[in-house]
Amino acid sequence: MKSSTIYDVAQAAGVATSTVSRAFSNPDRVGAVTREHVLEVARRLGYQPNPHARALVSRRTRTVAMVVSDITNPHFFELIRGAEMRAKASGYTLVLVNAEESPRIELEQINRLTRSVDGFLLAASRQPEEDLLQLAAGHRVVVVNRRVPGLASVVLEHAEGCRQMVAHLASLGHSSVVYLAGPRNSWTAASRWAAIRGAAAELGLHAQRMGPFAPTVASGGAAADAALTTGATAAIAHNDLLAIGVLRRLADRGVQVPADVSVVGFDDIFAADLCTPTLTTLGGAHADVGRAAVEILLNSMEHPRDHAPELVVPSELILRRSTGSARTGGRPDG
Amino acid sequence: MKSSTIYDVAQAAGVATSTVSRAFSNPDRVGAVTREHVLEVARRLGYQPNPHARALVSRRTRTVAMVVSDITNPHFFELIRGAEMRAKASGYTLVLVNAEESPRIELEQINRLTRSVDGFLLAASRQPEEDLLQLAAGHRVVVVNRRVPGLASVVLEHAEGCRQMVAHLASLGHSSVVYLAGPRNSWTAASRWAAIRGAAAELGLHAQRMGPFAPTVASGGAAADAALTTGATAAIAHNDLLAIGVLRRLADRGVQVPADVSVVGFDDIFAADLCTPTLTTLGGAHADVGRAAVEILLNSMEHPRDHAPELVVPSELILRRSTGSARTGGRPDG
DNA sequence: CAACACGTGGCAACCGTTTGCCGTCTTGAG
DNA sequence: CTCAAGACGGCAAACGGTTGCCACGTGTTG
Repeated sequence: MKSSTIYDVAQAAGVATSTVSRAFSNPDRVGAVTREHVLEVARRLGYQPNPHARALVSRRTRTVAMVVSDITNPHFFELIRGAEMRAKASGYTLVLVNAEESPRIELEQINRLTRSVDGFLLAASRQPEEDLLQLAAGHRVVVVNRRVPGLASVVLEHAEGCRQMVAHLASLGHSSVVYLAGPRNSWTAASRWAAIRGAAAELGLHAQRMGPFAPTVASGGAAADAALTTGATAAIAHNDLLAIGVLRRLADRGVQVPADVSVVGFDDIFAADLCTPTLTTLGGAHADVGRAAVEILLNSMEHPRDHAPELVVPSELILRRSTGSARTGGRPDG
Repeated sequence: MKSSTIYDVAQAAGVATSTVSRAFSNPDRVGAVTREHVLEVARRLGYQPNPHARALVSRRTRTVAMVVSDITNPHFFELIRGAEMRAKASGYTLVLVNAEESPRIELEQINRLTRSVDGFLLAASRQPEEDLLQLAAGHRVVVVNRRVPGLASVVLEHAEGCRQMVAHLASLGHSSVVYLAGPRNSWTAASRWAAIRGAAAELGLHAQRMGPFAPTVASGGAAADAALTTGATAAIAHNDLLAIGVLRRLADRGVQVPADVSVVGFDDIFAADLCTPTLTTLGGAHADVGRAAVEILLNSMEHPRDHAPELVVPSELILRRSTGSARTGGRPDG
C-alpha cells in the first residue's frame, strides 16, 4: 500500500516534480495540455498529496481548531455542526477541542495545536481578555459568543434578546426578576446581566442577580432555591441546562411553573421543547454562528490586513409554557 | 513570532540537531545530563516540535479521526466526549468528521484524511461490510457500535439488553410488540431486530418490524402511525430520537402512553429523562465506548500483530414512565 | 531584423524532523 | 595492559512537497 508521490507522477508523466506540484497547487502556472496530462497520470497512479509535506513548506494546514468550553453542553452541538460543515465545504478539517471549563486546559491545548492548525475558533472562551489578545497576536483567532475589542468575533445577539425577554415578563405582570448567573469568567454571563438589568430599569422592574452557578442541570437545584429566597416571580437562568435543573427542583418543592414562578433560559437546546413545562428561551441559529465563524477565519487567511469583523447573528425569543402571568397561573400569550 | 526549531536549540545548547531530536522523542538514547541541558535550553527558547516535519518522516501523526454517521444525534455526544478525553490523555488529537448519514461522504472524508491521521474510529458506519474490510486493509480502523468479523470493534451490548426489554414488556402483559426500525444499512438496526425477534419468540410474544425510519424526531410521526396500524401494544423505537417523535405523534393523536401503548427507545440520551412521559430506554456508558475505542486504536499501533479485539460494553435497561401494563394504564414496576 | 516580453518547464534549495550508521570515549573483563 | 562491548554524540540522508530563479522558445514591437 505504498502510496505514490509527486516523484512517481513526474516520472510517469515525463515532467519535473515542480510541474506536478504546480498542476495541483497552482494550475494556472502550467500549460493546459501539460496540466491535463499530469492530472490524468496522477489519477491513474492514485496519487494524493501528502498534507504534511505540503504544510511543512507552505505553512498552511487546511485545518482549523474549535475549542469549546464544555463539549458536553448540547448548546454547542449546533455550533459545532455548522462549523464542521462550513469547514468541510472549503476542504478544511475541523479539530475539536474540549476545554473542560478550564482556562488552563484550554491554553494547553491551544499551544499543543499551534503548529498543526491554521487558526482557532474559541467558543465561550474562559480566558481573561488580555490572554486572548496575546493569543491573537500569535495566531489567527475568531472568538465565538464573546466579544473582545480588536478581535474578530461572532456572537448570537443577546442584548436586544434580553430586552425582549424582560419585556415579555413585564407584560405578564412580573415586577421582580432574578438572573441566575453563569460562571464568573463567562463573558455572556456578564453581558446578559448587564442587558437584563438595563431593560429592567427601563421597564420599571426590580432585577437582581444570584450565583454564579455552573451551567449544568445539576446546579439547577441550588439555583432554584436561591431564586425562591429572592421572592422574585420570574427567574432567568443563564442557560437551558440550568433552567431545566431549576424546573426540576421547583417541581420537587411543589412550586408551580408558571403559576407561582416563571422560568426562562438561553440557547433553545433540543431538550427545551421536551421538558415539563416546555421552556421559554432565547434561541437563534447557532449553526449559522459556527458557519460564520469559520468563514471569517478562512477569509482572514486570504486578506490578513482586513479589519477584524464583529458579526452578530440575530436571536429569537421562543415563548413556551414555562412563562405565564405573575402569580395567577395564566398561559403565555404567544 | 518566528518559532524556534530544533536547529536553534542545537546551536544554543552546543549539540547536534540529532541530539535535540532524541532528547524529545527517544530520551533513553542520550545521556541524562545532556538531555536535561537540552530540554532546559529548549524550554528557554520556547521550542515546540513541528508536528508536520515529525509526521513527514516518522509517519505518525498523533491524530485520530472519529467519523460519526450524524453529528447532530445527541447519542454521539457522550461517545465523542469519551473518545476526545482518552485521545487527549495520550497526547493525541481527535478530528471529528460528520458523515451526514451518507456512505459517500463518509468515504470521501476518510480518503481525504488518510495521510493526516493514524487511524479511524468509525461510529455507526453505514458502509457495506466488504468496503469496511477493504478500508481496514489500508488503514488502522476500529468500528464502533457495529461488529465486523476480523475488525477491531467496540459495541454497546444490546442482544441481552433487547432480551431484557422484551421481558420487561412481557411481564407487563404485552403480547405483541413492533420494532420501528432504523436505517436500512444500519448494523444496529439489523442486530436489534434479530435480538428482539429472538427474545419475543422465546417468550411467546408476537413481534413485527416496520420501517425503515430515519433516526430522527421528525420521522417519529410516520413511525407512530405505522405502529398503530399493527395493533401492537408496545413499540420499540430504533433510538430515543425516534421514540420521542413517536411520543409526540401519539400525544397529538390522543393515544395515551403508556395506558394505550408503551414506547421504548435506545441510547438513553439526555432528553429521554425530560420528555413526557419520560422514556424507558436501553442505555449504557457511551463515554466508555468512545474511550475504549480510542484505547484499542492506540494499542493496535504499538502491537500491530495482535488479534483485533471485539469489546462489548454492558448496557442497562432504564425503566421510566413510557412503559406500563398492556392496555390498563398501569405504572412501570421499576 | 534586433530587442524584448511572455508563457512554460526545469533545477535545486528549503521546510523541520527522524534515524541509520559511524566514530570516539568509557568501562570492565580476562 | 589489552581488547571487546557498550554508551553517547554527530553526520547526513531521507520524508514529500513548494517555490524562487533561470533558460528556452515564440510572438510582438519598433
